[in-house]
Amino acid sequence: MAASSRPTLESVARQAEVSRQTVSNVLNAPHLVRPDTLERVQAVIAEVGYRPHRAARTLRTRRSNLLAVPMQPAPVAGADVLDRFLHALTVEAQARGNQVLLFAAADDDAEIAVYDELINDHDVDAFVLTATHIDDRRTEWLAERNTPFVTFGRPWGATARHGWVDVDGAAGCAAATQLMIERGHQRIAFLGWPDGSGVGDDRRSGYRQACQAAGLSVEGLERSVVGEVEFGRSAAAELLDSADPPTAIVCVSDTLALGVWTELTARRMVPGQDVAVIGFDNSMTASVLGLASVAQPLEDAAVACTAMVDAVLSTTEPAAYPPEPVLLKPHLVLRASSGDLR
Amino acid sequence: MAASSRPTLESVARQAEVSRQTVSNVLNAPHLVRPDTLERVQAVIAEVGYRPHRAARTLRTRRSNLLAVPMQPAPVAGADVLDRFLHALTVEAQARGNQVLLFAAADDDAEIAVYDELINDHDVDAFVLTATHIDDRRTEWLAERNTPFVTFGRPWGATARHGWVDVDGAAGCAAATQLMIERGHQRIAFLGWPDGSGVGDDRRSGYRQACQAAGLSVEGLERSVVGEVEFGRSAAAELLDSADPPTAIVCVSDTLALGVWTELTARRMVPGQDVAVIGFDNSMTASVLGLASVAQPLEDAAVACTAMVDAVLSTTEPAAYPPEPVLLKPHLVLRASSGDLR
DNA sequence: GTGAAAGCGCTAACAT
DNA sequence: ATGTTAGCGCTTTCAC
Repeated sequence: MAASSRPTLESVARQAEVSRQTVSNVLNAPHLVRPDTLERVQAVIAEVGYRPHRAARTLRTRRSNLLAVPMQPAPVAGADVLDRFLHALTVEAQARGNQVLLFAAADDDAEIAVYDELINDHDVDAFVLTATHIDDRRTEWLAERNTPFVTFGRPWGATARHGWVDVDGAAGCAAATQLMIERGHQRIAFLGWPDGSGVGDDRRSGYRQACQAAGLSVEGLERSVVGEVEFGRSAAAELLDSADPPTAIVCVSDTLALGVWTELTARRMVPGQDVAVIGFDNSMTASVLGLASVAQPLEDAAVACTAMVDAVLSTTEPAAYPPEPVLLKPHLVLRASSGDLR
Repeated sequence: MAASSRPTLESVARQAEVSRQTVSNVLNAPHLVRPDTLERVQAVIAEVGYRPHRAARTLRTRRSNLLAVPMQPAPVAGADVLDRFLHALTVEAQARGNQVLLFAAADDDAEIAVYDELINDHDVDAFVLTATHIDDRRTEWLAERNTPFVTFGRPWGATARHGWVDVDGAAGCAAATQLMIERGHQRIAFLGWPDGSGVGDDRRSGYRQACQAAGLSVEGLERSVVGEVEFGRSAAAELLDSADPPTAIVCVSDTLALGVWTELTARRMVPGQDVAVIGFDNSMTASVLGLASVAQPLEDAAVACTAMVDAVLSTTEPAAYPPEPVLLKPHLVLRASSGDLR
């Protein structure tokens, strides 16, 4: 029998024959407690399975152990990447005693409108933003108000007023290009996004660097299209029909690589045999099609983000802000389309 | 000047010249308040931008307005579907004044271990579970403890002790098969999962029903494989090499349909022209490849789930429990592979 | 190092 | 219909 009601701090205090305050200290400032008292109280805590009540703690301390994360407005390109990141972030946050609180917003302005509510009503400790872009008003807003936050994605085109974690797209595309060069390719094309997207420009720069380092010309080998498969496909057709067609095509995204793949297949050409193709993001589509791709270390990114958030939250010195950014190296996932598996 | 500190209920009460309790009633039980008082208090609330503090309210009421949702342990088949559902759920919950609290767990047992913490420490109001399966211990656990929850997915093989929302996979596959029949196909194959997965069995039954209703034999036209592309591909090869090959193939998933697609392409056959193919889930892969698919109404499912949660939470009569399940009809997304676009 | 008192912002119970 | 009182469970003073 016995209506099993939740143990409170007070019940622990009574049973351990100390004051409530001592129990609180055992939890939050154990160094203040004499070893034997500490042990006795901890024993009781373990015995009764006591855990502090979050709302009570939040009410008092104004800290919720909640990380607010925006759920992106759906099928953006790379939604799939963000979801894997979100999963890793949930795992990591939980490992550090935090939880992820999701919120939705149609665009940046709508998102900002939710911030105030999250901060004041929910006492969220920090935000983790994804999909940063040029002129991101969200980071401005948060930085101005000294709200702790970290972005997964660089502050494109702005000086960093906040901590960030990102994946080195230039290095990824350089490695992909480099691999093609090592395999003997001389004419390597790049299928990218139009100038002005931070992510796209960054990735293209890696391709250019690798070509330049190897003394290869990129003349006539770059195409920029918006990120839809059909456009990737027609750009691939154009490249393949040119006077001196490429033998390898590095793509800014798996979506565009899929366009190339589709065009090759339609021409009865085999990706990886006739023309090598490599995409970016290691999406599920890439893995099922045997499309080589640049993979982002999303678990590492999540670890870095949660660690950085904790660092920001525990820092009192303004001199330590913003924290040192983290730029992670992606790795190549070779598959049939890169030409390694025959 | 003016340290803009958050308005409290008390400050509203003072300014409106009523007691705190009246302000509380304006918020939570407006019918108890005289119209003119109501209006006056509401005016003050709007003026100062007052919003109740969640932690304080939670501490008092033991309700958090939080919906706990497990983040599935990553790349399961249909991860993509669950993510779209999660997005819709976040939007819907928010529209009803709730938030989604994410948590991670490696498997069912680990998940159950987190429940207690979520319930007792966080006072989550309810759970929304996804990826239900046969012998789901999670639903057992929650039902036994009378924890409010709803599943997106039927209680496969068990009597429903809880509310659920699901998509009618049988109807989806029946519609897909029906479409093939209407287009004149006589030999329609089904690529499914091995017996024993609730979802797979359900979808196959729709295929069988449609064939039977049209007087078509399914003899030698069914294959079951685990959900990987390569297996789908070899099963497709087997079907195509048989004495009397199918002219249309309905698949239990986009992944398997992709296997068929790959095999057809390798044989220089055109999906939708030489052999019709239709998948299930309307994944991003399907949309980019022009693969016809059965689409789940995920927004509707999210709406139904949040509505059902609210219903469960506001119900006091045990007679009304469990609530009436919701079974949604999927719809066909026709693309090149279904043979409609030539 | 430990204890006592006060109070975070809100709502339930009761009184009027 | 409105006000008064008490207290949710915790941590922050401040004594000792």
